[in-house]
Amino acid sequence: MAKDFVTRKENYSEWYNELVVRAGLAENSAVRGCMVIKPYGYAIWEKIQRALDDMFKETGHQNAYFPLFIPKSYFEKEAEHVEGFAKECAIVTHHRLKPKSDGSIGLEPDPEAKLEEELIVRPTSETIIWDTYRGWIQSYRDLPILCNQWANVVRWEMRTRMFLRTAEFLWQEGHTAHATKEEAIEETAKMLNVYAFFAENFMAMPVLKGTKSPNERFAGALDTYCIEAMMQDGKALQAGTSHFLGQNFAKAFDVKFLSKENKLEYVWATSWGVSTRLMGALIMCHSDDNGLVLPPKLAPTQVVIIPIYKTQEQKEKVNQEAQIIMQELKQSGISVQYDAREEYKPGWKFNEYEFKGVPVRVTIGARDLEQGVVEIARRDNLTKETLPIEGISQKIVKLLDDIQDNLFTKALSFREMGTRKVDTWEEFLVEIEKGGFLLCHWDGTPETEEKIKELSKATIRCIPLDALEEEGRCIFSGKPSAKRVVFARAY
RNA sequence: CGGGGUGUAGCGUAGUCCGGUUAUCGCGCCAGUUUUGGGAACUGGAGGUCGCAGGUUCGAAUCCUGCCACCCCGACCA
Repeated sequence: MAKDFVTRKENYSEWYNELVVRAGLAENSAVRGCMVIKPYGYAIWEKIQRALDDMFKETGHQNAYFPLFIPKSYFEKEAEHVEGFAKECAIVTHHRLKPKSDGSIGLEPDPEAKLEEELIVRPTSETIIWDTYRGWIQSYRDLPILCNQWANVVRWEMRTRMFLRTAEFLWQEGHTAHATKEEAIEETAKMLNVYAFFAENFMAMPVLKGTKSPNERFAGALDTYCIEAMMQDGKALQAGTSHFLGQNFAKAFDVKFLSKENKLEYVWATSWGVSTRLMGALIMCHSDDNGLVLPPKLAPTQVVIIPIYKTQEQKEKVNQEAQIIMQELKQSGISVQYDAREEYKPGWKFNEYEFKGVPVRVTIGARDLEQGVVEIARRDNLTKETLPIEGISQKIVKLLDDIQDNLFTKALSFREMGTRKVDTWEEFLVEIEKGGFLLCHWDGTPETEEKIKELSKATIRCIPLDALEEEGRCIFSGKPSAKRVVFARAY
């Protein structure tokens, strides 16, 4: 175990906080609720961005950028949307500071510079985007519009945790406009699938695809689709959402188009997003009591090479061999780092890279070279083996794939073990304490979900898209239900 | 916004009840020597408005008053 590092079992949330800081991912900033994402953490985010952005382009989307500030009046136009976000908005009221009027040291807003209309720092961009789209759309020929933006947003949260919930966070938000309801729904589903594919194939994190219950739906959406993952403490984490917005925003912002039949109709909308919260998901899905564990596809450094030598002559030989292996790996598209620093001992480096979650470590020692071998250690299961240098780069390429697969398999079996059917309320109250996902019948009413939340702190994470039709009775009310939904405590 | 807690070096802390030399210890940092196959050892060194502002006192990290910040627990949430 890493030195002075709390275990998951001892205190899961402390383990998480410590890990984020000690692995160099992020730290708290001077501003309450806001974090500094450090270079190592940001490098992971950049890999996430790159992979997703490629997929967005692949599915026909283009990036654009909309303003950080939203006029308050825009915000007021969609009733449910206001209702959902008003409580957590940062507001800009002035555009100038002046020395304090009482003569004391410091600055205060200049009353002369009060804004005519106050500006909201975007908590999400639907309103300004739909106000803009109105000008872009006249006929069906202007549709669909498939835009995405990478941006920061602000939601003034009461309680924050690094990556999982911060007052400011980074994300992407896709906003699309369509001529028909069917096409918009298809887009919503398509992007949900992109998210699910990314989560499973890049993050090695299995996710459930489903829709949200009315209580958990995005403010202003007709339907919210989501991917839900299970963390190692058994809690659920919403990792991405895709919303079918119907014509709500088109109506609020008067966005109409002339159809082929020459009829004026409201445009159909979707929006979808994932945020730096994915970083939290990634951390909590795979990491262990020795620190971070990263899937090879998102690790900034996939392979680290550590030299061991005593004499100057040995050092040169080891360096030489390391350069060759490094070149081979680079040619195979592997990101590799050679840590030849002399101020740290090899043992220290082993622990350091282990804590940072580097998937594969190659140790090249003077003794190894005499036998033409190197030591390969994998982070996911902490095993080591000694392999011939001959053909080592191909072996490592293969090993990285194995690690990626193993992480997914491990996470999947963890989730499966933590998922069970529950049919009575008594059993529910006992089982929910143990964590994990509970598959239960629900009568479909917000009142029942609300009551269950109040009594157990569990919510409906999603109504799985692939839920089987099955006659049953609601776990709480006993009323008839046609399928099981997923209950869990959530982040 | 309620309830609880904490502010002493980059980090973690002792000292605070009961005021009194130069504010303790560990990690980290700097220099040097020996080391290097799982977090090296020794020697020397640098680093402090004791959260802020007042007050009591010959004397305040310590006592009093006010303020500020942060953390934890609840209500809200991607």
